[in-house]
Amino acid sequence: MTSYYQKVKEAIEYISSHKAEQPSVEQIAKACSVTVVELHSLFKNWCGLTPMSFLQALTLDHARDLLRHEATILDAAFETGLSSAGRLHDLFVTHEAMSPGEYKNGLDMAYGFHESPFGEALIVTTSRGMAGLGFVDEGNRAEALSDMQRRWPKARLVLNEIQTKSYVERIFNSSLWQPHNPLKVTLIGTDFQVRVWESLLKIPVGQMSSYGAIASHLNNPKAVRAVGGAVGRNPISFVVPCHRVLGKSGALTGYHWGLTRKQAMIGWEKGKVGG
DNA sequence: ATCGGTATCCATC
DNA sequence: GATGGATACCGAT
Repeated sequence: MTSYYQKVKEAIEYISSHKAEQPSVEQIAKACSVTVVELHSLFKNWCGLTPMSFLQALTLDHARDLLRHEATILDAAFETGLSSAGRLHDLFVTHEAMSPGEYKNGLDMAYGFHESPFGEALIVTTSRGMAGLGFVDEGNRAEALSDMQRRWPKARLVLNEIQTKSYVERIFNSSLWQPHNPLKVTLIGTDFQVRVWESLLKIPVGQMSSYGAIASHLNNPKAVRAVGGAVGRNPISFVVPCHRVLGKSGALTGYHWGLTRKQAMIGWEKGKVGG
């Protein structure tokens, strides 16, 4: 499940830059210099979908479909009693918030790099749980690391891949998503940011929400753009599923680690949820 | 379907 | 009190 991402990325990039021409599987395969059979098995192995149904997960139509009942999504999650310590996520995340004041003296954090279905991942943990998950692009680990350091300037980051390794498998292997032994996460941010990130944890896998719906959910329907800002500053990619937030039209709008990766996550999850 | 301009308004610094 | 968006909307192509 690891090194497939390079080819997947190529395919997604080809699809998005040629979407006007509705490319066929043959064309996509050719553009990625693989055979149709190879492309097929690549996608099957990576996310469980055929290239065609993966492609379908990336269309505006599909996004709009999922957004149709977005208003109920967050509230439904709330009603099922997921509001506090219980299941907040498909990954069974429990979280703890830490305000900027609480880490003013800095915090010891461990970091490590590990393969993931979306390229090489950077994991950052504290003794109280995982605090960050980012991605390496073009093999530039230093940049990925300083992106994290910039978020918590006073944190003392120490390489410790033994500590971070255990997280990776659990996070990206959906068959290990079990309620016992939940994944512990530390949300470090302002009060508003933490409330936004908590809302993100309520969006079920394979579902989508929009900036507006989250603002309304927080009883602050006009804070749409403020929500956008907070979503964009989410330090724990994938686990806090900011990739499930789209514009009201279904457009992707943005992603800190690149729109291609956002598309990859959406398609991958469609495979996991059985689309 | 896309593109560009603009109204709006909240959290941050 | 200034700033700046991972917005939303509208009108033109």
